[in-house]
Amino acid sequence: MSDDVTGEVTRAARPGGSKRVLHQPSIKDIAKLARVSHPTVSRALQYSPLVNAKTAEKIRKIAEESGYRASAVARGLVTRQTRTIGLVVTTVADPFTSEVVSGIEQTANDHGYSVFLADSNADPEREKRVVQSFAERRVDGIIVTSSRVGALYLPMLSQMRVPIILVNDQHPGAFVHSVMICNLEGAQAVATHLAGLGHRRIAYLGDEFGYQSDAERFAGYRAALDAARIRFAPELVVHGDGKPEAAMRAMDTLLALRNPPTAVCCYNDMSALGAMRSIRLHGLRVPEDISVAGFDDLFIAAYTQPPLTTVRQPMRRMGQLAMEHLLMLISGEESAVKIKVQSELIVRESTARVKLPEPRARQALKGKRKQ
Amino acid sequence: MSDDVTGEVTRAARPGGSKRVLHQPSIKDIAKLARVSHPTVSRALQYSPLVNAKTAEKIRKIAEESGYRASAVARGLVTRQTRTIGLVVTTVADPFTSEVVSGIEQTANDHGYSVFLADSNADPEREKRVVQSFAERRVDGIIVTSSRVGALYLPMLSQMRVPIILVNDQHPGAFVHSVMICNLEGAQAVATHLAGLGHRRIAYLGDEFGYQSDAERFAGYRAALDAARIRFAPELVVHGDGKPEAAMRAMDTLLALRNPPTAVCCYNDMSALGAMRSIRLHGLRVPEDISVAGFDDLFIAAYTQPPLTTVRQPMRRMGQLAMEHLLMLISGEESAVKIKVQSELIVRESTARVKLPEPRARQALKGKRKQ
DNA sequence: TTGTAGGCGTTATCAT
DNA sequence: ATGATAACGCCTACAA
Repeated sequence: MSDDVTGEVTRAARPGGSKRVLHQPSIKDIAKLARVSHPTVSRALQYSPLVNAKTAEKIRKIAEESGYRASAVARGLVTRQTRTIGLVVTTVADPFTSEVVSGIEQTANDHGYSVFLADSNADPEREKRVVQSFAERRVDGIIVTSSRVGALYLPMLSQMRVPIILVNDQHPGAFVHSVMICNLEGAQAVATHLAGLGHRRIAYLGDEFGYQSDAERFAGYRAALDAARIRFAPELVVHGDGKPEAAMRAMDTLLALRNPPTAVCCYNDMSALGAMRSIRLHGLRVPEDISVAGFDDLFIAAYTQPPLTTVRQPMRRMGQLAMEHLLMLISGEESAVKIKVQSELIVRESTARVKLPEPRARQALKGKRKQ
Repeated sequence: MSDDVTGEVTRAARPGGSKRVLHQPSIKDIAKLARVSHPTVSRALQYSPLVNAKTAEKIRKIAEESGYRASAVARGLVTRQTRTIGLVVTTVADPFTSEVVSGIEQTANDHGYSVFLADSNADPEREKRVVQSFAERRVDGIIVTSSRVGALYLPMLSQMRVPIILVNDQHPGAFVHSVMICNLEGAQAVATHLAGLGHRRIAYLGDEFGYQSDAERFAGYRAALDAARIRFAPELVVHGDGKPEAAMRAMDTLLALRNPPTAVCCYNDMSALGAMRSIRLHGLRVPEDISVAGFDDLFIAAYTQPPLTTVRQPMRRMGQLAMEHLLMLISGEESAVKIKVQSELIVRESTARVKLPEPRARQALKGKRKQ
């Protein structure tokens, strides 16, 4: 035990007092106690109408009293259905992911399913291993959230004989079932909001390059710019990695520009956190000097200073949808392949009307104004 | 499908092209292909020395090629070990919990264990249900994090024949194995830090009343006050519920005091978030007017404005410890019951030297000063 | 309405 | 070094 840890010397008394671990009663034990055959017990416990009401009652009472719990593993062996699903995430320790996971778990539970959680840690090797372990565990279905290595092991996934759903997939393949947010529309909404506030120099602080959702959000940003007749300025596009640290550096770059932006659309709320920090460290204020917008509407977005304007993703609901959809596929129903859910612009206080340009700058602009 | 959701009409092509779901090869299929008996296949796949190196090699190749994956459910049935553990959390969608979960999952995975995640949503009924489902699934062990309903179903837990570990338990029973943070020392450290900054009116913004960790942190706060010879003022103790909303209201109460505090020790970072928001809404500044400290050192603590002074809990490490400990119990080793892990004070910018009292107030104080 | 027999896919225990 | 056989605990025929 290392030195950051202390173990008390106290020993645990075995609950129940006995050292011997008695093993769980089996269906046969119950049958013996109830003086019936074990199939009868099985039927009684499943409320089959084929069993006499009184004996059924008696059996259930005995089962209850002896703390009998039918073994899901034995049942799974014979029914070839485990009523479990495998859930692969890049990391649970991420506010977005954990909301989705929560929605999935809740729904699964409501339908009698248990979920195996596997954290791939964005490591392809690990991701492969966990998917294999899911295969061995004979899960009835698999959900993968915001996988970045999807392309790598998608063939492997499809080799498995179970339905698979991707949530916010980053490498959409044609045949894959998925639940996604309307990235384009969401990003377009924020950018339009910013343009409506009079901003003309609007930056896009993206995710690592090459991912689907980043591409779509960027497209939304471009679309909004076009609609507002704002000329696209390539130097206003920078990339982070979806986390605050990298976003800070990206924002630093923007602020070092000769003509820095007056507003920034961030790939997500985490990036916005980093952007705001960078801005403050440069002695500027949000939103007075620069407006900042995020994406996701994480729980904390309402508690940043200033509270963050962002695009809400119904994360928990997306998890729920993914699970419900998976349940359908498991029960053999065909259904839509791509489920898209609506996003919603949430305006808080991190975005504001653009400051009037400095007198000199205004002069300079005058000549160029088109309308 | 409700109207926030769109389903594309595109249909998924079955991966592999075939509609029929072929079922997975069993060990007997492999045996047939390799012209050996199935036990031999079993041995070969487990690298048993009892099997001829060449045949073993051949068997493994065949298994590999046919995509054979041994069924963990069948194995579990005969070995009476599922190599799964059950993990109960009140909600995964909480930055503290999800870090712990991540640590647990990682460690479990490294040891060939899979984890069933169950979100009780702080609902005792639900919590009961998931624990029962764990029993049916024949998990080898159970970990429960920061349960608030522990007392309710602890008897039920101990009825199960598997080892159980509690992480940051709120109702410590004598016999329970647990991993906990040094709450008292941590809280004492922040409060001492605040006193060292010259604060005399230090408030404690706690969790809901009646929980173990809250009580311990409060005790730490008291101890620090005593050590600094600050008289305890009951009106400076308020309660939230560990979340920002309630903390805001609690902070409102403190600010309404005739003589409000100059510093606040919050039960956790989430509460600190709410406290800071309340303070800003009152037109005051952190830390110039009031110092605020949290507890946990969530990821976001470094990105609040100002960055939050707090007490770090090694959350992921705690998860790891819990899992390692559980593994020991599973393998029959006796070991320490209570594992305590050290916390660490992280000083950032939300705490500062106390403002000098107003001249008049200073006057008034003068007479009372003891030393 | 109930009981008997068989099998799900493994591992374990014997023989050989 | 390998194979036959019997569990593990349940469910599903089918028979009674």
